[in-house]
Amino acid sequence: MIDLKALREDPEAFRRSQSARGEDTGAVDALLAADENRRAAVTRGDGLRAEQKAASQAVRGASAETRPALLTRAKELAGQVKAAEAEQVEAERALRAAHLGLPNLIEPGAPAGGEQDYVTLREVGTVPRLDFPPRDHLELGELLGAIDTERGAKVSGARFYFLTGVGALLQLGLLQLAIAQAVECGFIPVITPVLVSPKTMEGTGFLGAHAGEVYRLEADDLYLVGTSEVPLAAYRSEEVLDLSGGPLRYAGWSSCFRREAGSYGKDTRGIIRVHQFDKVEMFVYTDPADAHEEHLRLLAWEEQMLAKVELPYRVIDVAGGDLGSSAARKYDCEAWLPTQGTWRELTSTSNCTTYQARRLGTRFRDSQGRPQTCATLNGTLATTRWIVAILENHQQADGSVRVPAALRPYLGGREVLTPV
RNA sequence: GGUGGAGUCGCGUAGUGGCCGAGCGCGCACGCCUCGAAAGCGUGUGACGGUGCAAGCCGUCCGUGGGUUCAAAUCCCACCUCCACCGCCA
Repeated sequence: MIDLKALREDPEAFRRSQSARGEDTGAVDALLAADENRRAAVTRGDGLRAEQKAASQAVRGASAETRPALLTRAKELAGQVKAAEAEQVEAERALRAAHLGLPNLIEPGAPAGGEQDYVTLREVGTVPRLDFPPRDHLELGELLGAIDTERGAKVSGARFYFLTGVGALLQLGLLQLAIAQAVECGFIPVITPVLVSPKTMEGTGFLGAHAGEVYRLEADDLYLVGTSEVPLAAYRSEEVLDLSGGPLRYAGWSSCFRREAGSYGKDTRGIIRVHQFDKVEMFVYTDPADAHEEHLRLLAWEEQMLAKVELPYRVIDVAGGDLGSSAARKYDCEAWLPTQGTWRELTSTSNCTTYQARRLGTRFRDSQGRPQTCATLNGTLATTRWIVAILENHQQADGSVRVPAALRPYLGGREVLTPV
């Protein structure tokens, strides 16, 4: 939810933001109207309630003669209060609906436009020039005894897989490397629940645009999370945080579950797009004044991880129309995939400013000791998908794969993975 | 899964329809006292919304949501959470 006070002060900024997202600016005016309407309803209700309170007190102290008349008056007011409260509830419901409908205010500087309108900020590392026909990650994974999608399909269906042998070690090593880096940088490592209540899923906003992506367990009324951002955002909801020592940083390790509805026929080969994968996610609560700087720090930490596994990548500044409703700005790091001749997303970091925290009621005490809504940010530190890029970029002519130095300790010191 | 108990202002508690406009203790803040401190004494102590330049004023909040009543922390209904015991179990 956006800051209503900011909206009242500068509605034009929100209209510009809507345009940059390619969305309807009418939503801004609808929200303003709903806000105005609610304030009027509250003022009416407050007045009536005060009157009714006084009338009730009068009944109590009344003599036998005056009592019946006062009682009648009190009953009358009670009826009016009831009606006013019904109006107020309706006005608040309408405001909330409009409030939830308006996406976050885009950060100045973010590119306008849709999915194709991203701006490439930089390319880092060298795209490997292979003097042999490259094998794709699945072929390599099968040669190495690392990835088994056939049996994944047999056991669970399409888009499931087994990571075996060096594949399992590769994932565990990668994620441990990520956790180690995060801890070194002051993050609190967290293993989160992957099943969450409807309230949590709803509160974090993942039942909005992402609703079709989410697995639901009917019998127990629980949802499987698509990212640990969900439990980590809900983790400190309805709390007033102490941020006097700086941002509160969590690194969540969890399996992630996605239905991938509507992506039939897209990335069906291998483990680029799967129903279940593992991820280490950075999640930060901070003072909104510091959010922009923190966002750049998250991006830097992502790049640091990419450097450790020696992958060539580019950083893109995602355009407004491709942001998702809670992000004010988003940077993706995309690694080069030789067999696809294209860049594929490995990390994504979003600055949600106060949008997500306002909805979840997460606040902090400012320097005056007053509670204020904090800002939240998130960013990917490593995922199963990274294995795809690692295998493809570090492959050699004979089907072996060079292990980046940072991962060697997790693979028994091996410098090269060789076909089994 | 079953049975019983409990959820009150940061913490601990009091409170069984109007004197609760939520008391007391602890903690915390400020002041007095003191060379300084402790102790003691005094004052204050939350969140959200509305209104106001502001001091302030008004309203809401006793796990959550409904209901009864002129009036609800208190009565009724549903739900949630926690604790204990029993059963089952990685």
